[in-house]
Amino acid sequence: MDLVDDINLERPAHRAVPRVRDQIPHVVHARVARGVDLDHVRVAAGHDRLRHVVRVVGVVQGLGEDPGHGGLPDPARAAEQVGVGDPPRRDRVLQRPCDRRLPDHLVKIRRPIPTRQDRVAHARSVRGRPPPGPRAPARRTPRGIGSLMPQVITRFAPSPTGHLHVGGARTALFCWALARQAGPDGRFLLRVEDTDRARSSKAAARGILEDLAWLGIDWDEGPAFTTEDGRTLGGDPRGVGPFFQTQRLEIYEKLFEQLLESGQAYPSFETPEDMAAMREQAEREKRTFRYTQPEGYDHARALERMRSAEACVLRLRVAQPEIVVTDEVRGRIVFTPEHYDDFVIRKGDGFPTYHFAVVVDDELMGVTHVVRGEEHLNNTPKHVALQQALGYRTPTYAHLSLIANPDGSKMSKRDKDKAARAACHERKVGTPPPGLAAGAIDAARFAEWLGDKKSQLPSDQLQALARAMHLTLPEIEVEDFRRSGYLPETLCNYLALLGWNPGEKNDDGTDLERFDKAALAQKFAFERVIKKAASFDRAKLLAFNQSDIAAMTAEAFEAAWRAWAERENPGLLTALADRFPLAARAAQIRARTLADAAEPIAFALHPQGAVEFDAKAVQKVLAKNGGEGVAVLREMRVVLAGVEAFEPVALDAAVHAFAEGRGLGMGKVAQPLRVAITGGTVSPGLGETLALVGKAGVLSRIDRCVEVHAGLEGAEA
RNA sequence: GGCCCCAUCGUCUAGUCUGGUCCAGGACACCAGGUUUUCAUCCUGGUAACGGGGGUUCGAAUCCCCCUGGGGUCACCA
Repeated sequence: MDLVDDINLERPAHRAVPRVRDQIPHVVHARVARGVDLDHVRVAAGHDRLRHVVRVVGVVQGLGEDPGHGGLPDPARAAEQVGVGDPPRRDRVLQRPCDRRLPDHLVKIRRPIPTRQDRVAHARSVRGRPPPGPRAPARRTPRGIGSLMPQVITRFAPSPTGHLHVGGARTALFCWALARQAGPDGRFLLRVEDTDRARSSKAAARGILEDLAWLGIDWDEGPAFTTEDGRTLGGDPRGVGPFFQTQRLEIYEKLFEQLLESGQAYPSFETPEDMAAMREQAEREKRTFRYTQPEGYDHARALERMRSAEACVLRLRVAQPEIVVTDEVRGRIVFTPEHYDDFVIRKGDGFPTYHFAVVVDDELMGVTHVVRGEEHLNNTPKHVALQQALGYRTPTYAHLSLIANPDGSKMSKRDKDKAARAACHERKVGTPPPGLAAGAIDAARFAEWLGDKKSQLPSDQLQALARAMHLTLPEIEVEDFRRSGYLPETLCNYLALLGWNPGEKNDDGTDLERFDKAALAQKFAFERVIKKAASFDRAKLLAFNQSDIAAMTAEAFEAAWRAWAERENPGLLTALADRFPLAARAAQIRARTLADAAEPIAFALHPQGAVEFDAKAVQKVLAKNGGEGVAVLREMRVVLAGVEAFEPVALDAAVHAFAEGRGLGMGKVAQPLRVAITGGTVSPGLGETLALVGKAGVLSRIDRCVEVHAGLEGAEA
C-alpha cells in the first residue's frame, strides 16, 4: 500500500509532491461467480473507474445456467456488490490490483472464460451437434496461458462484387491473427455474402479466395480451395456450412417464420418509391427519417396479404429505448432509437438483407469475434437488436478504422478510374486511344466515363487503357499489389502496421516494425489497435518491399521473380532465357518490386545493334581529353576478346588488371565500357553487365560504339 | 444536415489509461556528408509534430469542457 511513496522517493525533489489522498483506489467488495472476469464485475457493480480494486469476498451460487449466454454465467448477475471502502491495511487475500492498461471508456465486458463443458453445452444448443474439436489431435495444453485461452472463432465475410480491397485484406489479416493466437481452439472462417444477386459474381468470389491465399491468410473453414503449392484450404469440419449465403435460404426462411409468428417481425407493403417519398418528406421537414408502422396495422391481415403473394418486405420490430455496443477498440457506445428503426430483414426478392444474414450466420457458425471496418459501426445496434430478438449471444465486436488516401479521402476502387481519367484529360485524350485492342472500349461508353466523375470502367478495360497509355494506376486492390510485384509477406507486414503496432522495441532502440505473420499472430491485441484512420503510404511500403527483397537469398529471389514473370511478364523470361539467373543476381539489390527489377538490366534486353548513346554520357566519358575513352575501348576490346570464362568474377578481374597495368583509375576504364554496352553511365556491376550481354554482344557493342564515336578521338577537348 | 467515430513530425506511429524521467522517441520520405568503377546497397548526421481556446494541477502531449478540422453513416448494397 506504500506504492505511492515508493515511487516518489525515486523522483527529483521538486517532483516529490505527495499525491492526494483520493488517488488511492477504492475497493469494491464483491461476491462473484466462478469464471467471471473481475473487470466486468467492476462495471456490473457500478464501479467502472479502473482504479477501483475488486476484492473477491465470496462466491455467488447458482448462477451457472443462463441460456442467453450459452450456459455461461451472466456477468451482469454474477456479482453482488458487498461494500465500498478504503483498502483495509493488512488484508492481502485474493486481491487483484487494477493491472489492466485500459482507459475508463474502454472498460469492457470480457467474456467469462468458458470451460470445455460450457462449450459442449453451447454448441449443442446452437446446432444440436457435437462441438468443434481441436484441430490438432488432443495434446496437453501447457499450464498457464494456454489453459486459460478461450475459444476464438473469427470470420471474414466479403461480398463477391469485385477484387479484394487492401482494407478488406487487413481486416482478414487481423481476424486470422486472432484465431491463430488462440492456438488449436482458434478458427478462422470465410463466408461469402452473396445476397446481392445483381452485383455478386462467382468470378469475383474466386478472385477473393485467390487473393487471400496469395497473402497466406489461410482459412480453416469455408469454401474449399487448393493453393498453388497444393494445400487445401476451407472445408466444413464442424458442419456449419454452406458458406455461400445464397445456399442458406432455408435456414433464413425458418427464422423469418419464427419471427413472424411471435410478432417480432412483420410484413411491410410500401414500394421503394413509397419509401423514397417518405424520406423526402422527412428531409423537407428536417427530421430524421424513421420507418414507422402504418396507422391501424393489423398483423393477421398483413400475414394474410403476404401469404396471398402480395409483394412485401419483412421488417424487424425494434423497441429498445437504447442499445449499448461494446467495441474492443472504441469502447462503449450508446445508441438511441434514431439509429435503428424497424429495418428490413428480408428483401422483396426473398433474400435476407445483410443485417439478417450476418447475424444469423455468425451465431450458427459460432463466431465469437466480429472484426470489421468502421463503416459497420452504425449497423451494430441493428445487429444487437436482431440478436436479442432471436435469443442469440452478442459476439465481441471490434471496428477497425478505414484506410485513407494521402489526401485523407477513403481509399477506394474509384481512385483508379480517377487517375486514368485525369491522365486522359491532361493528355487531351477524348476517344479510346489507338494502342487499345479494337472494340475493347466502346467509344460512347468511353466518352461517358470521361465526363462522369463517378463512372467506373470494368477493371480489365481500365487495365488495358492504362497499358495503352503507359500509365501506372494506383494500387488499391490486393491483385494490384501482386501485379506490381510486392511480396505477400511484405504487404501483410505493412498492412498490419497500418492500424496496429506491437509497441515493442528492437535491441538497438528502434521500434519493432518488421515482423512476419507468425509474430503478428503472437502479438496481436485489440488494445494496440489504432483508432485513427491511417493513410496509405506507398513510399514506406516500397521501402519495406525493397529491404525484404534484398534480404532474400539469391535462389529465393530468383524463384520469386520467375514466378512473378510467368504470371505478369512472360516475355521477360523468353528474352532472358538462360541468362535469367545472372539477371536476377544483378537485379536483386536494385529492385524495389518484382515489376521494376527488370529496369536495371533492361540494356540486356535490347537488340545488339540498337544501343542508343546518351549525349551527355558520351561527352563526359568518351569525348573528354581527346577521346581517351574511345582509345580505352579499343584496348579493352582486345583484353575482353581474350577472356575465356565470360562471367562476372573473371571479367571484373580482367578489367581491374588492365586498369592497374595501365595505371588508370577504375572510373576511366569502367565508364567507357558502360557507355559502349548500355548507352549510359548507369548499370549494375561491370562484371555482371558484361556477362549479361555475353562475349559476342560485348565485342559487337564495343565495335559499334568505337565506329560511331571514332571522330572524337584525337580531337581537341 | 442528424447521429457516430477520430485528432502527436509530410506519412505511419511510440508516449496518453497510471500527469513530472518528453525543450516528445522510432520508421519511411526529404536534405547534407562518407564508402564504392556508375547505379543500388551500406554508414554518419540533420530538418521536422503535441489543431485552437479555456479549465483542473506546483506541474498537462497526457485529465475535463468547448471550438475547429477530418472521416464514417443515414438503402429492399454489403
